[in-house]
Amino acid sequence: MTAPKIFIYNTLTREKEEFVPIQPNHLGLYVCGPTVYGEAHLGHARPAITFDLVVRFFRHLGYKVRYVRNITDVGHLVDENAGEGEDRIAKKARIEELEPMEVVHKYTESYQHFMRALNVMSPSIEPRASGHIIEQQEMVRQILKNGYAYESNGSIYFDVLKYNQKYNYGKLSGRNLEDLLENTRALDGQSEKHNSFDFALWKKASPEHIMRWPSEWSEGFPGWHMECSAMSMRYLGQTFDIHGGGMDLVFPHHEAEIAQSTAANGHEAVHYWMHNNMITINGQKMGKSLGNYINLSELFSGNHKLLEQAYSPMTIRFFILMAHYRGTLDFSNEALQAAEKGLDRLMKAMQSLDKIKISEASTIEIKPLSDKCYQALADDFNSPILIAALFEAVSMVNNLVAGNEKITSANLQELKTLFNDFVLEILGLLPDGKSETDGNNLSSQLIDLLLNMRMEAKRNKDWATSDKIRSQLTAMGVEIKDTKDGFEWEMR
RNA sequence: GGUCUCGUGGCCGAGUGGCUAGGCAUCGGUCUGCAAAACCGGGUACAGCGGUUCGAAUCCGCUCGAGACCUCCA
Repeated sequence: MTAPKIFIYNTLTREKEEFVPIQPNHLGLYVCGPTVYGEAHLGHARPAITFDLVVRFFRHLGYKVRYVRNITDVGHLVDENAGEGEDRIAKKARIEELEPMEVVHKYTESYQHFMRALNVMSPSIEPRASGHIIEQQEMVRQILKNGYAYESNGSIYFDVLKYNQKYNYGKLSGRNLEDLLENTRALDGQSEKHNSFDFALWKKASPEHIMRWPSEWSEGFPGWHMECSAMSMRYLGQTFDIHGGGMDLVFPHHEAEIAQSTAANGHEAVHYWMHNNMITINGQKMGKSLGNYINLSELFSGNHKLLEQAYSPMTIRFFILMAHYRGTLDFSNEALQAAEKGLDRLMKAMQSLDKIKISEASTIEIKPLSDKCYQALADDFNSPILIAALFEAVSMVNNLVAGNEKITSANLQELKTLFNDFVLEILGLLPDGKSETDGNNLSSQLIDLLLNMRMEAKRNKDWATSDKIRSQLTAMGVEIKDTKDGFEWEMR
């Protein structure tokens, strides 16, 4: 397969653009990671899985990918305008009676644990804001030197007005300064900022603020947009291919990043901006600040008032991949259950591949289907289209097993490759460990024994006995499927 | 208030000018001692109104409805 042309929807231009890497066959990707002050929730899963798909697809196509996803472990103020507001990590530390760094450590590990459960590949580099204070300070210096920032009472602020004279502040989010001026409260007379839309590059720490580092301006901490600009530059260079994150970060976070990079380096850093949409619950965004979020641990255990049952990590993964990343995805038990069943059917078909008997000639073609799969992903990572194509393959497999279609050895190999590549490698769906039909342990041997006895009863037309075995095994959670010449079973 | 997005069959969710999306549910049939599984098939949707066009879910306008961002959030 020659590599297809990849088209990516670029938030900057609001158009799908052909992807042209800076270096052929290399991809530099930066994605905004979580602020680690709480349990990972369903919302965190979406960008992680979205960009996991991107990385997996590029790697499959032979790209060398450097994937940087940061951990934000420097607290941002709850209310920046209030100035003296408590930061989120410090607040959590106080509530849980922990050191801020204990909070950060705990939730970083938790996040990584849940991402592994979702089979999200670890990024190439997972840098922390607290470990890159020097890089951030250096970038602040550069911006100051270039005249796009000013000092005010020990803090450094980005001069948006000045920047906008030469560049365009608001180009990513489609805003202009006049609107911003009108729509921000003009009522903070003792603000250190020249204008309400200026943002902090370095913030002087109040006496009680715990996370603080020395600098020539003050003891303080970096402003909340600095880390991504500084760390992406450090690991991916002054320009790189793709920057991703949730749509809620477009403004102000990514807008500020563009301004910072441009002010420091004289040019923008990012070629393609990608943003995943939100997960909604009853049509409303699921978010920490709205208090309507569901933790991943709750999802996996079913322990939440909105959940009718537990959902496996792979069900969650499949659920997210069944929708295109740029659309909102509405949470409901019904939708999740549909995803669970669909995934089950997909995985069963994969297992059935080994049961297919080879023929001299094929009555089916694999190539068109395979092309469809590549085209789907090449068109802005359209995973729902890919999944639709994979269900065509499922139907193919089932028909082959049933003997309705025929396939040659070579074509069967193609079909197996298709499933392996797209289901396992690219979509990253793992066979669930739910059905332990390995036949090695005692209980599966006992089940086999009982079902063999049932077969015998059936041969003797002793329906009473055969149905009794079936109904009791079913009650124990063993699902029995009779086949032409025997039986299959699995644990429910 | 400003900027923007969206409204698809019972549910989820693709599609952007003419050609079956797909999944789940449901109904009918095949297979089966019965069932399950599997297979085959059915329903034929595009918020409303108007316009452009030979032709619109798809383009334009208006109306209604929902949501996002403008403060931290994935």
